[in-house]
Amino acid sequence: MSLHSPETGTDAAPRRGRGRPRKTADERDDGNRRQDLLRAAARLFRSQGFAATSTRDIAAAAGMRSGSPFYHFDNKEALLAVVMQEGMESATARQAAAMERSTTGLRRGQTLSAREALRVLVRNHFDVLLGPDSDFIPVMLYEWRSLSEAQRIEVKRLKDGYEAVWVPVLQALHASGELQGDPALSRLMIFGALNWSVQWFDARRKATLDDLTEAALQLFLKEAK
Amino acid sequence: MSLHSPETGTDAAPRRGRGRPRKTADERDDGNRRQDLLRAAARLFRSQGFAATSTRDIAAAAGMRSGSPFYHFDNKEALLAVVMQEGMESATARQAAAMERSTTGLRRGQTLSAREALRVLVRNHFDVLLGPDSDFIPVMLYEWRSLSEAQRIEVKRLKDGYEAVWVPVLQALHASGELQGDPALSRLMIFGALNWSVQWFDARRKATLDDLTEAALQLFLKEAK
DNA sequence: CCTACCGATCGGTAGG
DNA sequence: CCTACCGATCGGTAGG
Repeated sequence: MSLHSPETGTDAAPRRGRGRPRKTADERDDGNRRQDLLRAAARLFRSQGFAATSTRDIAAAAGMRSGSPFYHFDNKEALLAVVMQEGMESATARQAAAMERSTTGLRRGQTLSAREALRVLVRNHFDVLLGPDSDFIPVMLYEWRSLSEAQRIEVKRLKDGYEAVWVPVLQALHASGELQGDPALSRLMIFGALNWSVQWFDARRKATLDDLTEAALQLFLKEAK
Repeated sequence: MSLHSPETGTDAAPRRGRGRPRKTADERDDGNRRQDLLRAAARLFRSQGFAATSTRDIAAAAGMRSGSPFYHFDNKEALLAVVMQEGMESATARQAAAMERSTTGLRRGQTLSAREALRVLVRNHFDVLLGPDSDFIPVMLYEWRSLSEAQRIEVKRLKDGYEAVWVPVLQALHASGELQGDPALSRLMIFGALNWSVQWFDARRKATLDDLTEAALQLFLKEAK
């Protein structure tokens, strides 16, 4: 919802006289105008794609004029890179918190089984992909090619950190026979199965994120031997 | 590889005198100039995305001048839609042929097990996604949102036809206990696992499409009860 | 299928 | 952060 009427024709519409309405106190700076831009960019990049989204669209969605995003970001690509970086940092923090919660809930001496650990990771991943405020990670997944080479390296580093938590869990499941086949290929296919949900999941339908988690575990895991 | 030097500045460069070189006999019409455009478009849409690919890029890749694609297609969107439609028709035909081959190879009275049928479908799907001439289907998978509503309906119809072959196979595997959990969710996740390979598969690495097929079956299937 | 072109839009900037 | 603007590029077309 833009606060302004759309800019018609060139954005140098005369509009003399009393001019645009002043912004009220709580929409002025606050230091979070940059965050507003990032959220608007994430939403538009997700729904329309990076190349199909103009910086004017983003500005309007954040209640700014067409040139203003460039006060906060060097260029359009930098906006994309920051969306991905903040998304990955937030996702990694949420993942760590979810694992932490599950571990501290255990009785002394007890450890989280690999199966339960995978459930926590999968459930959190669905939340990151499909829950509230979930535009950032889908953008990272589906706009990879729009990054410059240097940006790709940085985002890949964050992505590797996120996935690293999964590796020992999948190895333990492989060792127990609950997961079969090459664990590296398994990991890629599991992420594929989960990440693809961005394409088809509809929150208005009946399936919940818990349902998806259960279906995923049933699909991937064998009984322990 | 364009036959022409790039058009510099406006595409109304003077270039008087002897003009551009005549095209030799075997690059002239043939009736397959349209196919050249489709192949070029599929390749560029896959690697750069629809919105980031200009109709000039496509024309150049097919050895044409900037206005010529519009002799063959009404507009850029129509090009995308035809890429997807031809891709789906070809994939469905190849899938039917693969199933046919596997069935006729059997001795009289024998039937293809559901497990073997799934192997054939998965292996063919990897070929469609990652084999030679495999640009069309990835474009369909990842440029869905660039279609108009009417085009989406038509492409969805073709996609449903392709997926319909999988449904009884997955149901049989569910009935035998080899596949667990809701078969509809299983199908979506299996396609996700396979389709995601477009993002990471590198033909120069060691894993073959047979390896991927084997890994997929090991990941999804339990032992028959 | 090419030539020559148009109107619209886009990313980005200087100066305030 | 806005105003006013620029050069480049884009999809598409008329006429041959």
